[in-house]
Amino acid sequence: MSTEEPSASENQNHPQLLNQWIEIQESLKKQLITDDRFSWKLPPICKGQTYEGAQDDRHSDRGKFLKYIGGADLSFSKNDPSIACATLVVLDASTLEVVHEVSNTVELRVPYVPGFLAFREAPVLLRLLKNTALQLYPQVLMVDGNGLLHPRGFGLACHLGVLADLPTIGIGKNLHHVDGLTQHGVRQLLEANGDSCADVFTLIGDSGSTLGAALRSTVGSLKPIFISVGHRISLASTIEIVKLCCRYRIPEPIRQADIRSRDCLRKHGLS
DNA sequence: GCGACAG
DNA sequence: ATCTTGTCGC
Repeated sequence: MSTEEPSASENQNHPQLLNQWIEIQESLKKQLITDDRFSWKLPPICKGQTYEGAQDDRHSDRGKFLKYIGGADLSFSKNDPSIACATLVVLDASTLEVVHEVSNTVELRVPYVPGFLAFREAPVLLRLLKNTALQLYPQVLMVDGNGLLHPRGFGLACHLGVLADLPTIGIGKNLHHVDGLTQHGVRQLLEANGDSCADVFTLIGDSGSTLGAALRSTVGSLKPIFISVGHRISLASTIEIVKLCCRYRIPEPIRQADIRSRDCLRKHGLS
């Protein structure tokens, strides 16, 4: 992470660098935790009801219930793919209202390479976390990218979670084909169970390992989102939290970060 | 060789 | 990620 930043053209012809990146991923992966490792509790099963708890916590350790859910996303200039605005939002878990926002315009010198998104996006997101007051610091962070659902089981959500030592959840709008999983395969799996099917399906790769879940986040949406464990959280908790946040197909923390990072680009005359 | 490839 | 208009519907 502290090494020189290559240009896109350098990178494409330097498999050497990809090997270094792979080594970093495999090294960081040793610190990965894939079960619940946090002090707060998920809100009671809510079927349109509100819940008590996690009231004013300014003078406590907010140890009771989950209250602050973070979301992170980047939007890019249409002209210059290296110019972006990164946004971190924090939502109140019970109201889904944004209680905190930080945005930064940045120039990214690392290109997007499938399977290595973290090397492009993680540094700026870490900076945003660092600029967030502890009183509003997210207890769990949703990231626009995958976690375990990744060629080496260490996507952006894992990468960010380990570096920030924070529970993270990976949210993919499209499936990254991994371990035999294909969009068509998932579509057929969803269709196979017809209308009365569950809205969430565990994704198990050819190797037999559980990589994440496909979730129809809204009743009307045929297209699922793909969620996976990032760090310090189980898949069951991941699914529960994502469901709490789904007013629309895209979970509210990610959606708000997306909207606001776009606004940030406009404000700065980019876009 | 060909297709696939998170954001 | 971004390029793009209208359009159908609540």
